[in-house]
Amino acid sequence: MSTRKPTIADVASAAGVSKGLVSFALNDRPGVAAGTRDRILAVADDLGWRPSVTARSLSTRTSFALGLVIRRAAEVIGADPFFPSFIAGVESVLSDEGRALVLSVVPDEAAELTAYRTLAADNRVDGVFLTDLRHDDKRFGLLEELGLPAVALGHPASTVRFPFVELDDTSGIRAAVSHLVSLGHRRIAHVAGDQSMIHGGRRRESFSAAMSQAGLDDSQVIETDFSVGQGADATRRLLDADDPPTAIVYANDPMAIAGLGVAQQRGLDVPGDLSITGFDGSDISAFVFPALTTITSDPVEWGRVAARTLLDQVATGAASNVTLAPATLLVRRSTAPPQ
Amino acid sequence: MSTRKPTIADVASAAGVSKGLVSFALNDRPGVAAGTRDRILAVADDLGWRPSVTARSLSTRTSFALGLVIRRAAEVIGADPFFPSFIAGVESVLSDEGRALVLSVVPDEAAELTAYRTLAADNRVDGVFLTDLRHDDKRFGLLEELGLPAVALGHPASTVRFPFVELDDTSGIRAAVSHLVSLGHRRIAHVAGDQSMIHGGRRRESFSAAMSQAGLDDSQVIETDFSVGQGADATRRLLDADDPPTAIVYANDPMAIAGLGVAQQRGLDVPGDLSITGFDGSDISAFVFPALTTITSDPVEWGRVAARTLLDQVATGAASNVTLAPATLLVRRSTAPPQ
DNA sequence: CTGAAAGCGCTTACAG
DNA sequence: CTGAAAGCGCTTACAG
Repeated sequence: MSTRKPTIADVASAAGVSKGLVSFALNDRPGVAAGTRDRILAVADDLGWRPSVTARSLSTRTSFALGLVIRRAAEVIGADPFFPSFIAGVESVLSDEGRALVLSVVPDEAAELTAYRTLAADNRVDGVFLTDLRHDDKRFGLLEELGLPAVALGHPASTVRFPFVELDDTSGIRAAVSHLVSLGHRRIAHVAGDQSMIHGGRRRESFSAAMSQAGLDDSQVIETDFSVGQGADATRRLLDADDPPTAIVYANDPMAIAGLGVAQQRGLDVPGDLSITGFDGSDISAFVFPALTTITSDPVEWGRVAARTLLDQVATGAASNVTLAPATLLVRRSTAPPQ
Repeated sequence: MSTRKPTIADVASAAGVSKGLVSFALNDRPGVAAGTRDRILAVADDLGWRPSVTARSLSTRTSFALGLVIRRAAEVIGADPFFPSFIAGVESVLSDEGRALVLSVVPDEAAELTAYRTLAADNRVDGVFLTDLRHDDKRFGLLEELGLPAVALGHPASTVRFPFVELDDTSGIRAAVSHLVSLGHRRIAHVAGDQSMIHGGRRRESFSAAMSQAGLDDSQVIETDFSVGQGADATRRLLDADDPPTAIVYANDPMAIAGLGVAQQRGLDVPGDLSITGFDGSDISAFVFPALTTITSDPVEWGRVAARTLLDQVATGAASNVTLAPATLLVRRSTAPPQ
């Protein structure tokens, strides 16, 4: 029993066949008698042989890994509960498939584009996840140029040749607005996210649409970059206005929590003086006081589905788009009739 | 101008030398005349040649990648702001070195150990980061067995053959306790983290030591798993006691925020009726109301230093331990004299 | 159905 | 200082 790892040659000679045949058996290719295949596989198992992914990579130009490039300033990244959960979902399918996840965190667009180029040039990954879609998203063009498969998270702005996994967050915003309207609110504001991002823009549009539909003024909207700091600032500006809102719909939970802090600091009672809704259903949102009414999605499931879709895309060159269960309103304690 | 990527053979023939010499020039090995080396490198540059990392991996048994295995339940992972920031720091040095980061997220110890075995067996990484050190940590033994280099984050419980990058969080806890004592608090409780983890245990010990030193009772301690939910529960139990504390030192920010919520829900004024301190200095902690007095560390810097240390360890088989700047107390609004 | 051989793109003794 | 060749561990036409 030698100490070095067995190779395909060891398996071949132990099974009394050629290396080529072992390879065919391993990869389930036709042309191997069923009995022979079983014998080869049994021998491989006996020897504890695992085909070298490096060697397979070199001959097949496949890396057996998927990539995720996250573009986010280092200072902001910790506040966003989406990625860790999403990654946990991705991993749960990759580990079963013997695939690895290569992660890259970059501060700006230039570094982001470079990251994709490097991943492709070094053949580090067979495909990538595209998150935080933007309206004018240079990644689609680059990826086509590089010939790198991808799956988009969310509905791309223009028609692209990549499959996507989307989640309808529109109905959640709509539900939040009608919940507030039914409570009696009329002056409802929106602290919107980054408008260069698809989901930031769409949440804002959903807000406006729902407000107009209710016959209400939809002009109290402040744009932010989704960060806690800007969420707090926006809240201050809204509350400083001549005609401050009685309710604010935030584009994410961290900003809603920051808004809650600003309101409380001013001595406002939430929800008595101000109702607040978040977006994400993050863990912490259930534990602040008052517990946050929010719109919940399922990032873990999103990760799972995106991973399966990307794997399909890589393997077959095609995959169907998936629409996940819509984000739904979770009513807790931060919303109530205006006083 | 061919469309396929140039290989070492292309560079060799264009430069009029052998492939071997190109390789020597690339890797800065002795035995190449300076002029020759420059010429080769110039030609390589002209052709836009990037050596194939896959091919290099196969012949050198090096993957040019580092691994991070995070063991955390999918439901809990989003609440922890440490990892995203840490990873951002790691990336900032890896990208300069042409290294990639392979990430694995696993739910329990069995999956964790399997993850390391797979990473090693598949030669996916040249070394790994060890986070969340535990008192009886099976990873050290496994990694030695696998011959996989590693760097530990924090001070290992026993003497191990791996370098570590540690951060003194003891002095931060001590500072928090003396801050509270100097404000006049006597009944101070601690909502501790997971005691099977080194840092969870050490924060608790630091708390006890600081309390004893002040001549105070250090018995009001409740252990948790670091999760928001358990942080909230612990707070309820503490406040339900016959002799409830006037101040609580939490082992992390998310639990402190949850504790703040519980206190407020009971109509307690923070900091009037109850002072609260967190640990981490997360973004959101500055925006809750009242802004959280907390103990700040620098996870991004931790990531940078850990990456450099691991790279050294991989390259030379040795690296010195590093002690980072200690976590320091950041006094904000959640602490005040007891009423 | 099976085998022998070339090839993936590097690195590394070994000669000279 | 430089070159030719073998080798890393697989896959894949090509013959038979």
